[in-house]
Amino acid sequence: MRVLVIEDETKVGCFIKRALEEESYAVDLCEDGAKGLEMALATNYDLLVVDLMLPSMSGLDILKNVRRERIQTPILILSAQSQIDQRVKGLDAGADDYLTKPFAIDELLARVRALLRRGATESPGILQVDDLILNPATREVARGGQRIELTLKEYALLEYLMRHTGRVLTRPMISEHVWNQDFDTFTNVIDVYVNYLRNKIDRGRTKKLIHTIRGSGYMLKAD
Amino acid sequence: MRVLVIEDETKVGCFIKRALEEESYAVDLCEDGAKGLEMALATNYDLLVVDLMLPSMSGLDILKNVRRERIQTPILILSAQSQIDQRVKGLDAGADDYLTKPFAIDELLARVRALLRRGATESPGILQVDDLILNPATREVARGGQRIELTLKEYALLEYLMRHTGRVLTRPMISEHVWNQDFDTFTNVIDVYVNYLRNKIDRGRTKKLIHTIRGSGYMLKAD
DNA sequence: GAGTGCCTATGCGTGTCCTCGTCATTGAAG
DNA sequence: CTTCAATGACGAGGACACGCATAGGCACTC
Repeated sequence: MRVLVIEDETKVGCFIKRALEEESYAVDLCEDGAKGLEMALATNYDLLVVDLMLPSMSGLDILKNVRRERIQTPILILSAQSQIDQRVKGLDAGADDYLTKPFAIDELLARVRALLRRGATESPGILQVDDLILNPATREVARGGQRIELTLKEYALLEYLMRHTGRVLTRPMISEHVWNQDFDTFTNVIDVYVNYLRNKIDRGRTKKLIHTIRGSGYMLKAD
Repeated sequence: MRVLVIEDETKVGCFIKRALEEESYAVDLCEDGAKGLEMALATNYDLLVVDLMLPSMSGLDILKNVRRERIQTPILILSAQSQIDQRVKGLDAGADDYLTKPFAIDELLARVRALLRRGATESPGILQVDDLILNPATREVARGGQRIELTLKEYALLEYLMRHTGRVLTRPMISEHVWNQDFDTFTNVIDVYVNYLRNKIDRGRTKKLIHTIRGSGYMLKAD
């Protein structure tokens, strides 16, 4: 799950970024409105978090531009108490939810989860492939009833694989949704993390779920 | 499916090339405008991906030149956010689609697929010859309901054969669409790969689909 | 300063791609 | 019909890239 945060107050922005990363999201942070819009259009984000008051371009304008390009990505607006009228405009212009500053970080996280859940294809809340179960709400993973501990990155990768079961996922596709813009194309990090996952999920089991499609990428599948 | 990518930023170019190759396209990469135009005119590509900002010759000029030669190859333009006016000019000059840099690789692949599909004869999405079925979306192949595993090259060759069922395909035609510019004319690689395909598709079946047209080339056909 | 998570780097095995050589088939000429 | 050359089929094997495994470095935390 890749998230873009457009927020000019450095401290607030970093705080949000950090919190989201701890929830295993891949996060990009942008402090400028115009540049933020560019990034939003450039990358296939799963969610946008946008402050209303921004330099060079307002959050409202970003919103309008994004929607004009027919991008359906859920958008969460951050507004100051004094901008209630703008907030209404924001919802009219296609925002999915708003949050008044200052806010509790837990609340932001809860709303982010809600928006991402809603965005998923009539999401069942819980992802399952064969006897492998992933619960996005609690970020708990288990196979055959046995709990599996994953690091943040491992979890993010597995969630992405499970949300696209049965489809071949190329490395560029994976890097785009599991890593942020700092990703270096010319390394084998993805392979390494797939290997980590294999050790925790497939190692020692007869039925392998993670498959390599040589020359293409990887696929999660029951058979 | 043979694709020419004209893009001067080495990193971006390599990234695109890799992604396309993992989707089984034969890809040539060119970092110079004038040379790119030359290549576009010299080879019968199935698709061109052209950056607007290029050394020695702009993407727009390449576009115009290609269209002036009455070449109908679909063209996908890559433009920076700041070149929106140029993009409009590009579409006017005969581009089929555009993408703003930096872009999501998923989106590029999706648009490439769309353009190539559009080019095909009102393609149904799934290719079928007798009981042989090929699904370009998942790159799955089956004959008589039985799944067949193919390597990237084998798949690329079969897809080309199936997209031109009933037509005699000469070796030059095949090499031009299935291999890239590194292809060595003086070998029998094509024969070898046709043989690989025969083993996986026709071997052991009464009804052969791959036919040799002596002195000309090969043909895929039900009878 | 031990522990953890993320990433880089490297050596190794294996599958893919391709080359080469030989054998089979075809079609034409005698 | 036989002979012969041209063409294609096909098996063997080698180079190389790809992906796997593992070790180690760096940053950050407690």
